[in-house]
Amino acid sequence: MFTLNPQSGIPIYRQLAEQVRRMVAGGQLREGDELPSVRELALEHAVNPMTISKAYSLLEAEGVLMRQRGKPMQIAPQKKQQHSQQARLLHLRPQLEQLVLSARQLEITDEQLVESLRQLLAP
Amino acid sequence: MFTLNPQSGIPIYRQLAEQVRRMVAGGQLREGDELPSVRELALEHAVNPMTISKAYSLLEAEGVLMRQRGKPMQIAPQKKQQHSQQARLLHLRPQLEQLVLSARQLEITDEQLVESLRQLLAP
Amino acid sequence: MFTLNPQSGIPIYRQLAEQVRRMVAGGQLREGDELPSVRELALEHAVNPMTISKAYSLLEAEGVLMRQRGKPMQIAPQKKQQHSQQARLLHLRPQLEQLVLSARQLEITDEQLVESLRQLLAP
Amino acid sequence: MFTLNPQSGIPIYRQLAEQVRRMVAGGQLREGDELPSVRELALEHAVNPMTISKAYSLLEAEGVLMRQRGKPMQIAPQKKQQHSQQARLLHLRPQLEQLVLSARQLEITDEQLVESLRQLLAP
DNA sequence: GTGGTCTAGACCACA
DNA sequence: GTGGTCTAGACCACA
Repeated sequence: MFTLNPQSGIPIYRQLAEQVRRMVAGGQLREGDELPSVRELALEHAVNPMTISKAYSLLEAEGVLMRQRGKPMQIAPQKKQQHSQQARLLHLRPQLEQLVLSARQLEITDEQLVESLRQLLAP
Repeated sequence: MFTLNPQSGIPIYRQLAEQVRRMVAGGQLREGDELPSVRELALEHAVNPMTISKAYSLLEAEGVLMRQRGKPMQIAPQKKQQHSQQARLLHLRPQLEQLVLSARQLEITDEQLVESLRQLLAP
Repeated sequence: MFTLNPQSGIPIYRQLAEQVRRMVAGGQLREGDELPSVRELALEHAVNPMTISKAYSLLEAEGVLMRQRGKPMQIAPQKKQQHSQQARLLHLRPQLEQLVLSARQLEITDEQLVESLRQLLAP
Repeated sequence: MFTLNPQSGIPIYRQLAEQVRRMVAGGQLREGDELPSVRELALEHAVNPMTISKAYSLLEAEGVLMRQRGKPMQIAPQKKQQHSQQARLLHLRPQLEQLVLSARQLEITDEQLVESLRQLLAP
């Protein structure tokens, strides 16, 4: 369900939080949907439970998640327009910009870049 | 010359190191080229000199940079094939994969993704 | 456990790193053994934690130490032949050569030199 | 005449100064003897003249060298007892102690250590 | 001018 | 508890 990479330099709790945000924005996670328990996720990704817990707390503070005593974390009701295509594309912007910067530093042409993306999507 | 983002979660010295690596792989920085001095970069990016220094040391340990006493850091001679297009595209892979993952979590279609990239590149 | 001398002109972090290397080569530190924490060593030698940390990072980059999040630094598995007597004597060579050079500049005879070493070792 | 090693971590000017001190203590350099010029030494060891100059100034401040306008640096008159065997052996002490420490960290036995020294002296 | 070392101290990520 | 990152600032070695 989630992809966590301890090598990337980005704190794990941030990676997790960002992925939840994206799946909410994308509509894959909707109001009322339940998330895996802290322990479950921790086990699955061989990570300390406190790390998962920190991500959940962060998302709760942001209003993305709701906590109910004794129940799994749930997706909170989202503000309107959250799921509009525009909103979702906006989410992707920083990564796209970062990608373009990288490509230019690598002297990869725009065509090559688009082509590489295409190939990765292909199969 | 470099783009450093203190918010990104990735340590600044790692961001800098990665960008130097890319510009070397891309051929924008070549053997013998001198990098800005530690102090210069530190001032420019409002960052502590030691942070820059740490990136330089890392790159020296990797063999990307050479140090000559009292002189600015220089690009070291690179191994062959370093600049081949394949090598450069390989550099971009992790970011591309990360982008695709994000897009899928956002339920952005492949066409929309390619289209977004196109628009960003456009003019 | 370690002897650090701030006056010697050799950077403290390098002194520490070299002593760890030696104790690994000598077999006093073995795969899996844990090193004192950064803070502990820093306190003990009245030195800044970052100085210790720098030595540890250097040794990790060399493959002498392993890092596990939240845990003390551990000795990494060493390449074979690392502990052979020959390997260990090789480690000592530069110091022996330096000693002989010094003795000759001091016009100390070879017999006197060996005798001095003997006396220091005696009891 | 001198052996300078830029890799050793010990500042070059300190290495040079220490070697002059030893040759004075050992009697190879005596009152009135002239040292090579700053330029000469700098050229010979591919080192910046200021580095040599710094060593000479240090030794002058210590009273080991004398400077006379327009003349090469000379060895200054030394205090008595400077050349006694005891004084010369005392000079060697720190290095001997350092060597023994290293040997013990390498788990090299006392016999092996003495034997290694012997072999190095042999030819 | 260049980079290197070290300190004192704050705050972070993770177990 | 562990190590990592970063800052502000002093001083050193060398060109």
